[in-house]
Amino acid sequence: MPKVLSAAEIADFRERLIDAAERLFAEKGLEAVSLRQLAGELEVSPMTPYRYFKDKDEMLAAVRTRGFDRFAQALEDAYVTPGSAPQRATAVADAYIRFAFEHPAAYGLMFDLCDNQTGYPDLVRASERAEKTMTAYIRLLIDEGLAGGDPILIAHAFWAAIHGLVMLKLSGKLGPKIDFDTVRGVLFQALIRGVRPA
Amino acid sequence: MPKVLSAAEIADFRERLIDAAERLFAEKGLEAVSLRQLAGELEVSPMTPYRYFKDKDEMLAAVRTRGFDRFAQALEDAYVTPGSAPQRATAVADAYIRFAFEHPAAYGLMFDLCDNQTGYPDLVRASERAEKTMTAYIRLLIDEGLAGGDPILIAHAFWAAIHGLVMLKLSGKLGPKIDFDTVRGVLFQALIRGVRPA
DNA sequence: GTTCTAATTTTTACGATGTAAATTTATACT
DNA sequence: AGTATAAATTTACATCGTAAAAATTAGAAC
Repeated sequence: MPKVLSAAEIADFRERLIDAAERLFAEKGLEAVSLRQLAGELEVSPMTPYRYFKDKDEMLAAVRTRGFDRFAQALEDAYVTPGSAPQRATAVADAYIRFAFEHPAAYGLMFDLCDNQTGYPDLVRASERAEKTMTAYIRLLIDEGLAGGDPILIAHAFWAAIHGLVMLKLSGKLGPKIDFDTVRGVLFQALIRGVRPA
Repeated sequence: MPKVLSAAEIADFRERLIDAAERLFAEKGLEAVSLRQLAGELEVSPMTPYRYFKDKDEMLAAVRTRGFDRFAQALEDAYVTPGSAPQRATAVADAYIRFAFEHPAAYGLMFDLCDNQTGYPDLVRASERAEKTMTAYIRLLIDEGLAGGDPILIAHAFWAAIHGLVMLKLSGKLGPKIDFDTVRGVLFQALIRGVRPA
């Protein structure tokens, strides 16, 4: 009987390929990454990746999944920061923005259009994991009496605001005249004021 | 001496090619559109477009430019709607969102990452035209005493919020459980309250 | 009206990509 | 050792962006 790849070997190869993909994405952008190049990075023949990923879409889904898990971890680490509710909420929002700017390629991959995340349950799990903390930190504010309303709705409102601001910055739409942190201050100030119970 | 293309002929060909590109983008997505296919749509040989566009990037810039001009027109039409300042501001925001959902491909092309808009002055002009109305409708609110602060900063805060919400919806991140208009209501309510002078 | 000339268009060509199919290689069991 | 067969590689094909060569064509000059 022939050699059979163990689950560990398969997982290991996939990890190494995703490593290379992350590296190439960060360096040269999404467009510049091909399965053939990734095979080259692993010093393996061009078609070998197809034994470990059904197609490019599945490989991209794996990269996105890892991105979401890293992102979720960053948010969770910020969430358990000791301090008051507003301090912890600020820490989570800061972590969100810091992640986006430290890993713009990963953030873009995770949140750009062209989704196709249906059919990749692990991607869905990772993405929901990240959303969980984004709702939890809003609940802190509500529990403290600093916000009133449906935590899920408010969380999505905050998410939209942060996401939009980050995307505008990442796509260069803010220009050089508009300071990110200043807009951010105005936006958050308004949202926090606007969400306070009457 | 040989035939020489008139400016009108060049403009006409470019228009027709951009028409086809818009149509194909809307139908089959960004990935599925190639200069060769567009040539096919115009019943012309595959390389002919290169006489009218330096390369694919320049063609994409032209499509984005038209998108921004249409978008700006939609905002301007809403802006001149008769009514109170809040009514007109609402009309502009509505027009923004309606455009994004009626032309998701165009919106994505305009606002997704992968910009390269440097070097395409007409694109910059069209994009600035759209931004102008987005600031103007905020000024209406300020003049009415409904908002206080720097109009440019506030406009960018509103822009980020709308853009983020639209992008979350377009990329399927809101899921089926979260109603767009409900989140939108919460977000706008909070922003408008939060931006009111003390 | 024929011929010439240069702009326009088409054809051809090259490297790269995603991926399917055929082929080769290597290993575990008899 | 020999063989079945999973894994890996090689080959192949359609498509892409685009450069270069070849063919076409429309007006100027005669």
